[in-house]
Amino acid sequence: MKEFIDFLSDYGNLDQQQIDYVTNKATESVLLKNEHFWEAGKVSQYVGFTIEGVLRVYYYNNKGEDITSYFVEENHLITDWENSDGSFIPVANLQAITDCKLIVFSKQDWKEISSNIASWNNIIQQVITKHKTEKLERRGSLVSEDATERYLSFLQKYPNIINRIPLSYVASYLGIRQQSLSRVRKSIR
Amino acid sequence: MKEFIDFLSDYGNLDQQQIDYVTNKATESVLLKNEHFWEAGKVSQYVGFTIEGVLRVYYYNNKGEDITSYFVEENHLITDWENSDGSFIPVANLQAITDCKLIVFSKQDWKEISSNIASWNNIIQQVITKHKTEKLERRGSLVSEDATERYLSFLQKYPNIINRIPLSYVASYLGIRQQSLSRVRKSIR
DNA sequence: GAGAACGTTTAACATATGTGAAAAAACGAT
DNA sequence: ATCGTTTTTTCACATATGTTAAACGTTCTC
Repeated sequence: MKEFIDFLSDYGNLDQQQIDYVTNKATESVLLKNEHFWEAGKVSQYVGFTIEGVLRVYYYNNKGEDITSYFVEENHLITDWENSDGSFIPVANLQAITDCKLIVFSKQDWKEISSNIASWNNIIQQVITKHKTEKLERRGSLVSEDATERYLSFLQKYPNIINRIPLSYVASYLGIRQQSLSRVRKSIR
Repeated sequence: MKEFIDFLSDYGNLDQQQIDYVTNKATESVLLKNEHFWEAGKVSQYVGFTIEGVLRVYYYNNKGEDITSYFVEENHLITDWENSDGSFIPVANLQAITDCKLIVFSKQDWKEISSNIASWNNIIQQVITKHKTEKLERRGSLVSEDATERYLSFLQKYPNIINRIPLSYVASYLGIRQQSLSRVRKSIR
């Protein structure tokens, strides 16, 4: 739990009583490789925080291809958020790529926390905004780069995961074929 | 001003006194084609809201190419926000593509508003989150699509601007050359 | 430790997009 | 209307990436 409390303290202050209260609602939990934290179209029942492991967000495009759109690393809040149409149903899947250790809250407990701690919504809002900003910065430049540049950007922006996840997911994230990624990697060595 | 007040009312309620107060701080202003609302590296002095016209966000990549990363349409709040490194200095430029009619607030007045209207920060935070969500949805899929698919996505996601802006900006936004965009458009007719 | 399943690389060829230059079309000012 | 400017299209050729198939490597399971 310490990881999560430390994480929150970057965004707002909680006193000891509040920390105990939040800690009490939290469950430490494991998500095994390939298991899903949530699936597209299904209302999600939990809010999570990653302590260990890597996850990916993916969806199926209109050709039925599995497209990875983000990676989720350690120390990251996992919560659904409002889509631009106002709904809260996830449009993509969230799946563990490696075995993961998570802190999990039921939606009900989460709501209870937010009604009992006045600053909670504000803190979480800040976290979400920051996560979105990071996503935009990571993904934004890819489209105007060629395959080599995309891979190098990836290495810079996700420096800690290249050796822990299958390259097929990386290729998909970069919008190129795995064979092209292989070519790029060869040319760089 | 009505446009802006209507826009805000989607995110929170303001009473007549608050509306009058905000209206008082606002200036209606014009930004001519090719003029900048802000430039990369320079702290911005204003917050704006678009009533008429189209703007673009662009930056120069490491080859010196001018890359358009977003278009800004009518009824859109224009404000700098915290970068993921905590700074507030814009990393990109914001330029009018057509003559624009804007509502403008000085940063100082904007701060005053936010300290006098309790719900203000929350409202603006919601607006920013929504704008970011839209950006992610618009930009997200491009990288895994080919040139034709990118152009068709663009037409869907920005249905109102294709006839008002140079195609060179569209091509840059899509991550393809203008000649390729021309090919795509020909093949679609 | 053998076999299966999974992940990665390589190759030959097909296709899409980039490049550079020029023509054509649209737009603006006089 | 006309000229000059900007924008868009077209073309021939170069290059990058996709496609299909196979080989190679690694990890997991029994």
